[in-house]
Amino acid sequence: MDANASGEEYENIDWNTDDELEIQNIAPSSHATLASLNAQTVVSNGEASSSAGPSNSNLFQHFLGMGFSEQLIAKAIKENGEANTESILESLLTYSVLEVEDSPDELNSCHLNSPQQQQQQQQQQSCVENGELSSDYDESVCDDLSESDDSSWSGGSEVANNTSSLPKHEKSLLSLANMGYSIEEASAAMERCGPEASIVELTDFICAAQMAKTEAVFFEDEKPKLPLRVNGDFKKRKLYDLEIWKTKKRKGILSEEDEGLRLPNPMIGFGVPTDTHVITHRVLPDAAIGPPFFYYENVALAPKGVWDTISRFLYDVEPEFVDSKYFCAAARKRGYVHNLPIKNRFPLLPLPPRTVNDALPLTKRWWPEWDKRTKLNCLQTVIGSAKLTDRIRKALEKWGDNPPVHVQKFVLEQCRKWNLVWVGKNKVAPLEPDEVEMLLGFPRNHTRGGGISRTDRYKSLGNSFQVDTVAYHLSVLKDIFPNGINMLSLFSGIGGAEVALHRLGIPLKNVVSVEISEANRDIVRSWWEQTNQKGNLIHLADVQQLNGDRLEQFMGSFGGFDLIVGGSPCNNLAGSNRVSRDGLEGEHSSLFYDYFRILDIVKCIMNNK
DNA sequence: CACACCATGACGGGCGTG
DNA sequence: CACGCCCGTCATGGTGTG
Repeated sequence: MDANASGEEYENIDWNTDDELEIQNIAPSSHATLASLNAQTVVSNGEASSSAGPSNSNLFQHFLGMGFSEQLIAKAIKENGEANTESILESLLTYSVLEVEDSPDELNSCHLNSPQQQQQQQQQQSCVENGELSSDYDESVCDDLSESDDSSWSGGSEVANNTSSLPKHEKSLLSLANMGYSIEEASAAMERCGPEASIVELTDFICAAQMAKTEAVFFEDEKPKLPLRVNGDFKKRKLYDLEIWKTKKRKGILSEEDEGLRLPNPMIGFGVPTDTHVITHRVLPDAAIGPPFFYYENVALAPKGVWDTISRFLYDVEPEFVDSKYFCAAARKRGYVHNLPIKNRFPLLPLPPRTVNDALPLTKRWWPEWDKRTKLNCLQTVIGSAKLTDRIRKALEKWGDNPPVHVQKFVLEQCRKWNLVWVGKNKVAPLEPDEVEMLLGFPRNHTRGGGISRTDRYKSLGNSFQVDTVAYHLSVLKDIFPNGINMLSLFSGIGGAEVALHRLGIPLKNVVSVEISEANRDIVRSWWEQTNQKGNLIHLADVQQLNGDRLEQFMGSFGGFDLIVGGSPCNNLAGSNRVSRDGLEGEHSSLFYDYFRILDIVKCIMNNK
């Protein structure tokens, strides 16, 4: 019914309407609703105490009298404006349901130790250490969690009525589901704890499992973020989920189908320039529809469940998994979550060479017939050692032109593992930094000089985008923004997105770039100057310091962001990490949540103006 | 000598595929 | 089930600098 709004390929992109806000409030279709509310708090926090009070005190008193808390009322008024009393009430009711569902008493002990709160504590701590009082967002989240206003709201009596006829274990299942746990989690817990386990035991088990897996932060409140507006709807929804789950369980298709997204094979996403079978149509969830456009990237082969979480947070947009081996001579399997149109994409020209032979012609002469590689493996942050290439040379020299199979196998194994190429008779070598630059689509010497060490060059390059791949996805912006764009670039690294847009011929008007590494910032600044950019480049070091106030300042000065790009750290996701592949909650990779946080704030600000 | 910076090499396992 | 892949981390030693 609202397929026009969501599905029709942005044919009439008109995101700057003022009534977006109402639509967003009336038809929340995902967890984004709660998240938006949290972010909303940030935006309004500064004003709520100063401006929201006196001017509309009647309205305030009205809702106070109904038993809602000041905080919620401020939030609701800010979001709906003062005029529309009905939608304010709607929002207040929604908030109340959210909070009731959020913090059932039995779970309190779990909540205290949840990874989410630990993370928040860490964040707050780091804010304090930095001497920056930029933690208003974190505080607001904590407030929302701890300060449940449920004394003013009583709901949930329907459950008893609706479920009284169910068998005991299903009742428990439903209780857990109503607390916000997934049916799958609840079921697993019941299997482990036995049929007689109490709800408290079950929730403890789930919490323990969650912490052990250190997966899915925000787990406790992510399920309540699913469609719900009043208590009854939520219960019905869970009853419905239960039925679906029972059906699946009967059919025995639960374990495979319900867990995780499947990687496409071949990994070409919605299509690549050289493939004729290009998908040009998809339906985005309502909550994902901009502005702004967003583009998020990370490694495709992350631990199980990571992409489900990422996708859920990014408004339920399904990731587009693409291997850059279809764009250049090296593999690079990545997932991209974005709300860009996918029709009429075009590649950067000339198309880069797509075999090692073409990309590195000098290696052709030395490439043995028994090395069948035509593509390189993923370019990583470290390279093979001299000692290894020496061992390989010595191993080969003993055998002349036709080494025995076991030697071939050893050499090939090492070549694949370290991305070695043939540079002389019996000589293999790791790629030079400028070769990596070329393969990734950067200008030659992009990372060279300016004080960066060779080791750090490899590291910066290994952490970067493949420019042609990203440019192909971003190419649709050229027609939409003929006069250029304002971009927020998070975790910019060496500026893959900036380079991609520049090579597409899309003018960069204002770029706010957040990057922790000084060396990388220097690289981007040099590139910016060398390419005679006409726009403004604003550099920040720390995403955690980028709060609602700063964002409002930026957006106020040049009118909002058209695009938010970011590839958050993959350290704790990548397969090469033997030490701390901790998943999305890892020390570095949890910065994904900052991408989401910032995107959501910008989204709120854009939709309120 | 203390210190910062840089290069080097040893270190498996989860997960997807055929 | 065997195989192949993977935006990495850490300790250590060398080198340069004051």
